[in-house]
Amino acid sequence: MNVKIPKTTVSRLSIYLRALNRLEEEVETVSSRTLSEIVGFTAAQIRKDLAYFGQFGVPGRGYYITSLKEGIMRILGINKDWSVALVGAGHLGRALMAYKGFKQQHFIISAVFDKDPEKVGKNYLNHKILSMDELPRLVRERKIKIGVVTVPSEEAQNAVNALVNSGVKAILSFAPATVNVPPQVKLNRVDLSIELEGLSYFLTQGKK
Amino acid sequence: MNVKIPKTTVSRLSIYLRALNRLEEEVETVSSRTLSEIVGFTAAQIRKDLAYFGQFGVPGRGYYITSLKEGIMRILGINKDWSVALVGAGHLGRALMAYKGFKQQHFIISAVFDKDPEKVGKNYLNHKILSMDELPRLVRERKIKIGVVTVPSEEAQNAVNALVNSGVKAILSFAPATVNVPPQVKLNRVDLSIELEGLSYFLTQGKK
DNA sequence: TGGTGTGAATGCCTTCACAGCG
DNA sequence: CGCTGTGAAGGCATTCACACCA
Repeated sequence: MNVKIPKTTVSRLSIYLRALNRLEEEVETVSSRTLSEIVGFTAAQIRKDLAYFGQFGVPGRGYYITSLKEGIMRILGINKDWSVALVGAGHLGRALMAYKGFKQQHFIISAVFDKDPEKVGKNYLNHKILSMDELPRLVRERKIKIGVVTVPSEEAQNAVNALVNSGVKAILSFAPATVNVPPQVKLNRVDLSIELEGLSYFLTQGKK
Repeated sequence: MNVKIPKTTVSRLSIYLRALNRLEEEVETVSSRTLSEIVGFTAAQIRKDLAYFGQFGVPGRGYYITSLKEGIMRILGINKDWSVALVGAGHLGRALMAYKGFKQQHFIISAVFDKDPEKVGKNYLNHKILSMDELPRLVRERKIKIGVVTVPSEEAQNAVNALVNSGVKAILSFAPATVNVPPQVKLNRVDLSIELEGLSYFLTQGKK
């Protein structure tokens, strides 16, 4: 188990998992071929991806969905709940509070923080908004490892700093800004306009 | 100009653009080296990326920010405004309506649709919510090429179909579901829990 | 027979290193 | 001298093709 695993492989595992959740209700096993038609990657790729992590499949039959699902969840580390701290209770933050997909994938928004004194103390979607002063204590007490940042660009670095200083190990940022983190902290960014820019490039340059 | 351009290159262009917007206020030129420190890719990569599209830089000086910015915008196709149709006026949809980054990058939410009769006719954040019945007419009239889907998973395929049938050429979907589009239509997906799953994998498997 | 797991081959992207220009 | 643009080399990731297993 000492081979390097492509990071592209990891990102596909989540997608297989989604498909398996649906398939599980209908059938017991699935072949790499039929799974490939659902998720859109080649069958060879799916087999190779799964083989990195051990022997999941049965020759002649395919993969037993339930056990494959559990295997993937264990690999991804979502076989147990993760507590998440959310910083920024604006529109996007509230959208994430309302987003059902999180809980399904074992991500629990454990605490929500905002800088705005107007918002602190209020309740949005069953989450009480807390002051930034309480962030260090709560992150430590609840052993929160993941932070989600949904503040305006100008505030992004401050929010990230507060999280990192309190011991968070991974951050997902939605701010369209470059932020810096120490090397041992993992930072992922989702930038909504970048997604659209990819589309406009496709439309102007044409398919190729 | 007949070489193939890596799609990874295209996705980085947007990031350069962000950095240039900030830099433009302070300096006139920037070298690939200093830009690399801001965006986090190597200097060689930046030079190679830009070289795919022509001679932007000046040896000994670097890149003139204003003209490089314009060049990238032209390449990405965001030198003019894009009209976008938004389907789904739930929390996430409203977050996108409020998101200032869109307008800055020349994406204008031109029409917002929802299936829920309760919402139709109401105004959210200066956008009047329209019935799905009006979608085909408006998409055609306004020549909308890009659709954004922020409906629940069960409705995602319906929303996508409505957009595709009305002539939309590219779609950005936020629904955590596999949806099908005809091959000439470009589909990008953003899945919020997949982003978090990447982080939990990092935390459980450790750095490598 | 049907379908996995996997070396080997291919293709794509990144990094290196340096010629050449301002 | 500093910095770009770019062939060449190297490193990842995907696809192919087939031995082997239920």
